[in-house]
Amino acid sequence: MIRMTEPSKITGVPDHQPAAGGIAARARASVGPKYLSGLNPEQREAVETLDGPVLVLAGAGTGKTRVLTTRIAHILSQGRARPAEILSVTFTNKAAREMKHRLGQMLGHAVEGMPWLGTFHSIGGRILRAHAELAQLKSNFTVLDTDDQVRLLKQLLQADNIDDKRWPARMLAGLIDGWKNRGLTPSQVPSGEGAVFANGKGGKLYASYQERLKILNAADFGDLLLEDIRIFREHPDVLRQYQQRFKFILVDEYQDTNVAQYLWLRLLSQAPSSAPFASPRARGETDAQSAAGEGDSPSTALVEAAPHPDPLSASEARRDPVKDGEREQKAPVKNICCVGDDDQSIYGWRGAEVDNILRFDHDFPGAKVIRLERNYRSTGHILAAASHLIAHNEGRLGKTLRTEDHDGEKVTVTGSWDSEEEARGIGEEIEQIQRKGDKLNEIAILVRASYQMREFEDRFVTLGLPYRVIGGPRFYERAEVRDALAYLRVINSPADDLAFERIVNTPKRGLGDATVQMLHDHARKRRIPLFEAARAVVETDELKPKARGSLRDVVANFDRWRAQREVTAHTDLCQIVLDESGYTEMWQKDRSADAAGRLENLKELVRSMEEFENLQGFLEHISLVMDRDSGADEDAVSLMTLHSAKGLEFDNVFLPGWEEGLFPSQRTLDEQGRAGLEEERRLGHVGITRARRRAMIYFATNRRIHGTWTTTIPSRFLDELPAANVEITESKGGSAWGGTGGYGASRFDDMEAFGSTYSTPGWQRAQANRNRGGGRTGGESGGFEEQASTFSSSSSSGPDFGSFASRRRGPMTIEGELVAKSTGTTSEFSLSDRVFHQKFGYGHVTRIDGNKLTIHFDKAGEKKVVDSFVQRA
DNA sequence: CATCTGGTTATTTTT
DNA sequence: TAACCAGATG
Repeated sequence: MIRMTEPSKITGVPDHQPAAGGIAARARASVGPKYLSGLNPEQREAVETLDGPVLVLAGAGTGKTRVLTTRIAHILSQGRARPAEILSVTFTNKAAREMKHRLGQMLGHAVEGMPWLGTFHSIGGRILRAHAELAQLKSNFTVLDTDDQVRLLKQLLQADNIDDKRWPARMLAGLIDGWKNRGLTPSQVPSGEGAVFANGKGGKLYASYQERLKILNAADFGDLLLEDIRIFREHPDVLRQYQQRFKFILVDEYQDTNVAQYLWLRLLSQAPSSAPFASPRARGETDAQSAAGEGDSPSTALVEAAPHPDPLSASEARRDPVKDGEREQKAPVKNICCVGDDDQSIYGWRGAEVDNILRFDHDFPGAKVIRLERNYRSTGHILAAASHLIAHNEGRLGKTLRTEDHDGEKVTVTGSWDSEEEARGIGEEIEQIQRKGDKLNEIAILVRASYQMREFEDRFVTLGLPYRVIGGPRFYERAEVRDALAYLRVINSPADDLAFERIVNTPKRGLGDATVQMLHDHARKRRIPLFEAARAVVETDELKPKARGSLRDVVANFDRWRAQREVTAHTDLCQIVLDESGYTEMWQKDRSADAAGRLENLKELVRSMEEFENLQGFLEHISLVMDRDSGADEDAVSLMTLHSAKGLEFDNVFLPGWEEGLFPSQRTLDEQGRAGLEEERRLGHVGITRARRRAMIYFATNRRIHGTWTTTIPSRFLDELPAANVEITESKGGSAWGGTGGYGASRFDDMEAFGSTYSTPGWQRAQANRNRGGGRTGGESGGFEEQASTFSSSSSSGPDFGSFASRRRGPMTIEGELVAKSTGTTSEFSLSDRVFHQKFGYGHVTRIDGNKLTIHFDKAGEKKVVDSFVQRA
């Protein structure tokens, strides 16, 4: 029940209710709300501590989302705020959806009354639309994604005669993104940093990029927050309006926030009664270095008073003058609750500031820090292994995860000769799990880099094992979706030059670079959008008849579609546009492997439009909320990167590729040094803690990198695992198709050949195990967690190689979409049959071996495939 | 204007 | 190795 009590008494400064208040609240709570029952004491405290800033350090699997949603339910049922007075932000749409869903379940009714529950960007965008004119935009501005961004920058570089080979637009986009992440407008970029691009032109380009955005009536993702911040600073009245509205603020995954998000939150979380916020400081030239070293005294004092002596991120944080300046503002803060886990901060490379969470109690004075350390997910061994690994990090707040679950199985570490054997071994292990009756949905393979996936995909295709790739290109990033959207954008806003340019010649209509260049000249001369330029040019004879005719058709088409817009439902309009423009036809005629999928995506796009009122509404939200919840209905193994595994859990988790250079990634080590190493370690921690029952780590001695076989050494992280909770197993899958009889012939034998050159503890451990708990190879790094001799060697019973054909085959999915359904029929193929495979395209059968076909694909070459995955072409 | 070819370059990803 | 892009060619 939501009572609409006037929550007048809480608008003030933090008042941590002493015992009496707490008990009263508890007494009230124990009567009605059943949502509080079942919470452990820490969770309950996190839910019930409503006043003042609260940081909830929620370790993996400790019920973070539950606390967040219960807290909202609690606020509502206590009558402390109405739904529209609660701001709760997440990073991903998925997380936002999940919260809405669970809140709906908890409150027993839909959560339509929570208008301010969403991602940073969608809420930032919403605020920006409401005050667009203060940012020189119209409220119907377009949100540009990375692709548009880069194309726009490319144009700017060309206009400035900058060699975009030496200074790629992508790089500039990255820089600008970084600046925006740090809350820096063009004038605030430290001059030294702006100069690194194109011999000093970086800063200027950023400025002209922003100008172009205004002309195009567009904003990029960064602007959705940065422009808010600027508006808040320049218009205290606007800021106060939001400060007054939001009685409570909740933030999910706080460890992932960047500086801009921090500033945004900080501004909104100040009590509205506080003095108007300082107008933008004239600190344009303040340099990072000066702030770090000899900045103004408050800043320095603040830095030195930092509660956690964190050598890693300290320098990072201090280099940012705006941030430090902001941190000085110690205005009263209202009720903000941030939930996060510093041990799961894995997006530093994307601008996330671990420091935000490490310094929370400093930024929000009087903050209450609550640790959730009881893990409800994993077994004892898994938790111990993960905890032990992460304990090697220095820059952390420190938590001790505990579980009341039994120890379960030890985490296994398996060495393989090469990555192919690794894939085979994992494939066999999966089949064994499957035979035991476990669901494939409860199995995940988590890799460090996406190129590792290929080997598994190939293996699963041959085995006929259904799998699903999670992550990868987002739906709205796909070329066909973006093309379709571009058509709609041009209809909606004729001034959208980027969209127009994208589709003038898609499908091919003989309007190439020359024509487009001409239109550009025209447009610039007359200061009109490209579309209008096209309309004008068609009337002249500047173009060759062929191009002129095509262009005239394009203009006429758009005019017609715009007219139809008034009388046609937007979904129908989209279908009409796709058909009449020849776009659908273009893909229908395309014979490549993914054409069918693209057409499917277009259908999906039209379907997804139904959720919106009209074209305008659809376009406003599409770039912000368009993601696809991977249809997880089918039982399939999940294949994804460690990064995209965050927040998920599985009974069985495979962690292949634990080798130096790959994991931890050499590049991260080179670029970020020790901070990078710690982030990689957190990644390992995230990986292990995804497992409920079994975590299985693998490393290979040889791996193909950029096409060449490279010998690798086991990851240092292996050495950081606690011996008592880990078991080294022998590699399985030493043979597969060949069926050499000797299954599991350990290839550690082969490793010995390389042995003498390696002395890392991890390798030593592997060696030690191989020698049956015996002799430890001496090495310079010995003594580092060296307990190898306590390891037990196990030889689990071997996989049954004979059961191939009896293996059940299910539908296979790629990127969450169904790739192929088992035909169910006894499809018989003959030699040289022309066939089609969803992943490999067209080809012909060259060999038949039961239900296993060898097919020579036109593009992909020779592959072995199970017959149900191909169809007659 | 479209297609072909060779040179280049290789994380992690959300919005 | 393979995928992508820019410039040269047809």
